[in-house]
Amino acid sequence: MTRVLVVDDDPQLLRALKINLAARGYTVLTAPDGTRALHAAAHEHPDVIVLDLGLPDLDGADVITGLRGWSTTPIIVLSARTDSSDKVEALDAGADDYVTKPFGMDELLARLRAAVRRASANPTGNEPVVHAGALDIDLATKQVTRDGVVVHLTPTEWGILELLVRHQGKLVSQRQLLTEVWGPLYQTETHYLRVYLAQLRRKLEPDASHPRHLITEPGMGYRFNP
Amino acid sequence: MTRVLVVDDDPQLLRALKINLAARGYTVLTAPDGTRALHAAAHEHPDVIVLDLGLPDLDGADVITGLRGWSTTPIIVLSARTDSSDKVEALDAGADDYVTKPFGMDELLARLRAAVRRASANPTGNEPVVHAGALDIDLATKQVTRDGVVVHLTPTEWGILELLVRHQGKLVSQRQLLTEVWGPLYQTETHYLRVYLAQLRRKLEPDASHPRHLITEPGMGYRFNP
DNA sequence: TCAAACCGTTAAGAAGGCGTCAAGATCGGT
DNA sequence: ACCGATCTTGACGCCTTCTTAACGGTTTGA
Repeated sequence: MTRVLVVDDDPQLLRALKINLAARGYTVLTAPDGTRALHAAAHEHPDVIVLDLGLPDLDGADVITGLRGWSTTPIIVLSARTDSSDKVEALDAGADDYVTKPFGMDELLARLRAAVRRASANPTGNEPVVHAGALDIDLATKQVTRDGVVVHLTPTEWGILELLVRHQGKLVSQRQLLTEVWGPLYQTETHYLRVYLAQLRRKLEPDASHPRHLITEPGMGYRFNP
Repeated sequence: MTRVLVVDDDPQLLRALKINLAARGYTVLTAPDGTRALHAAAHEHPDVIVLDLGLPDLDGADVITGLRGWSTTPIIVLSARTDSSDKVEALDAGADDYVTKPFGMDELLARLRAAVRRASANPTGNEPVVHAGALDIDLATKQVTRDGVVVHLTPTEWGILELLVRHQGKLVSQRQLLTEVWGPLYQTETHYLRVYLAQLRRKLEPDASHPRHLITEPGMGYRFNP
């Protein structure tokens, strides 16, 4: 049974969605504002989230980034605003789709099916703990230990390490690192990478000047070797 | 570099998309109809496909199902029809997103980023490892091993090898190598090819002066023999 | 046979990328 | 408003990679 979290402050729309979704066999959870949406997402683990922008308490993009900090659940944004910059903002914050009101119920349902299909095609799997030499990297709790001692990482450092570890063994291009950690506007700031890779090596590598795990491929990108 | 396949029969729109995408650092491939779109997708392995409905030869939904038979590459559908049933049909056929014309370029770009982000977050993982004698060439990790030992390649060396291996057995013209690796302005610099093919042979071939895998076809181009 | 075009090989200079350190600038919490 | 943590920015030396040049071998066609 697919579980949908619907976030909207309009009780009427909420009710309409609830009826339609329930009729199609979805289990429906609801939240009237951003705070309770984040709370519900964390505790109920829905399969997909339908999120209305223009909530009373939080900015829409903040809700999305708040979710994306720890979850990859598909997010479909609803909004009355047809303005193109709103769409760009929401999508770049991590939304999967953007539907402008008024919308046809069957279109929303189709987009919902598409989102769920994608997500279930690539099962997220249990976030494993990756071992590499003296390092243990726990993707779920976002914690790194070295010889059993917890190593503190800044958000940016973690973002880089997580991306590399999630693609372990693979070459990750500089462009991809920059767009996924800093955003699509930072694609040319390759200098950031040099600074942060040096920091990561100092914290994680046995010998920072002869890295065994965080490997540079000159001109191409970086690679995490287990 | 993210590779986008744009499928549209309107040369004007095609040109506009090409310019905008190229300016954002995408590599743009194009196809004017459904048949050539399927062919291009099979041979060029784009990272994402932008598909206009209403093509001259095939029905849009058929193109989508044709692709979904063997590929999970994200598909973004463009269409002039706002009719809800068209959207449902396309999305249920396997499309990832549906944008109605006229559309804002930045919205399309944002949806493109969202699609690529999703796809790269869940690695498809069916990039094959090509074996050739003592060589193992891993297209996914961009790593080459010879007798089990990792061989380091420069970006240019890898670009040439990847192109040849992706067309293994087939002849790749000098012009194609130069345009894809160096860019369209270098089509006459055939000397580069000689220098780099020599380097590749020295690194990869058992006997560099009697190559078994990296074969020269004089006056035409090069060929990779497994 | 000779000349011209093409290819392979090597090496060296030029250009740009990389690692490193450290000093502002910014952000977040108290 | 302050303070500590974190993120940006700049400077500099080193090293990889790209480009270019020079030379010899091989094939092709007159």
